[in-house]
Amino acid sequence: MATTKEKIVTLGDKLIRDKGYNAFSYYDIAPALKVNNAAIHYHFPTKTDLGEAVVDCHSEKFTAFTQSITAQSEIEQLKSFLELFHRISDDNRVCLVGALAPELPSLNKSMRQKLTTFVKTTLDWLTAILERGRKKGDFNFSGTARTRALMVITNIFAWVQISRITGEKDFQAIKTAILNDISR
Amino acid sequence: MATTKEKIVTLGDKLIRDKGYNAFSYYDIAPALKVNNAAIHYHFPTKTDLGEAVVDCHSEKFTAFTQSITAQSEIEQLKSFLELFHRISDDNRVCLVGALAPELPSLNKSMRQKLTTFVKTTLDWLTAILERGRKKGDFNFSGTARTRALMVITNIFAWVQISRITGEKDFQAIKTAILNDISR
DNA sequence: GTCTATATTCCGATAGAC
DNA sequence: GTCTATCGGAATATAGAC
Repeated sequence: MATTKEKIVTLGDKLIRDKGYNAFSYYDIAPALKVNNAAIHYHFPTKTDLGEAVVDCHSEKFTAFTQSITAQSEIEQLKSFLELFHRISDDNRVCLVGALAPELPSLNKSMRQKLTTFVKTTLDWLTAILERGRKKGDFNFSGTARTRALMVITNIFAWVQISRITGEKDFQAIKTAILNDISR
Repeated sequence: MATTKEKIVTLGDKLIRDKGYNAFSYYDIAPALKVNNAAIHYHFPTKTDLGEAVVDCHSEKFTAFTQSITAQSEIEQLKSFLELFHRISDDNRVCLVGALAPELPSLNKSMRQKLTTFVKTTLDWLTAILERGRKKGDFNFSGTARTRALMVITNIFAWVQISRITGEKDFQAIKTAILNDISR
């Protein structure tokens, strides 16, 4: 059973990834959770506090995610990572970084810092996966693993945003192309 | 000499791509252009009217851009296209679609429709460039031209967002990788 | 076409009772 | 920890003079 505080973070996350940080308000949360506006302020005194909690939540979930799949091969780990975005796209939302990056100058310093750490953690993890997979001969690509990690992540990252506009839902074609690009 | 109306659109565009549609207000524009808040409402009665004008402006500029480079080879046209995003990244902003997609549900129907048309126009143009270049033997990639256009556009599209967070400004590595991926 | 002044709505936030 | 009630500020928008 989730606590009210946890429910607020979960819903706040959904709202941010649905219409953005600046577009949602406490009045989107209160009726949905059947609590009062003031109750949300009890748990998160300022909107920024809630925003930071949402980013923290993603950091924790990502760590749990990567640890849960360490036994998989590099190819399987990459596929599992791509699946995360598949689910985001099915939800008709965008990823947290994609939601916040365009609003960056309107966010406070602490939120920006947490976001930066989260992005770096994600990129480092993906870079390491690609590097290890290449050493084993499972992946084959030119250039640095870092650049390739950026290529892969930008593909799925932007896909969820663009598919939202075009209405196109064929994630499979992108996934196949991504995997094909690193297995020449 | 630009009219006040044109200046408002230009600044509105910059503001949207700096901090998002919902984060900017008419009070960001009035002092900067040394006109009154009410003057902006004279030209654009509602904020949505301004938003639509910004999207229209991008559509017109994109058409002018593609027509200005029809004499170039497909490779050169692609490079010119990538340069557009290079400039956006140097400005520390994001592209219009990247700014609006995460806020989509908070935008009115007319703005969403204009945005959809703009995205489809861009994708169709890039798809055609890749298809023609492949027929001539200048490009070499597997899969459909459409999917490849999506791969290219997502690479630069998301790069400008991510580089904003990481502070990384090495656009060259991405450009090289993009061109390399379609010239095997 | 731009101004002053103001209406109105919404949102983030707080005080104080239970 | 949640409630009622409310403050204060910001943002969209309008009325009417120049």
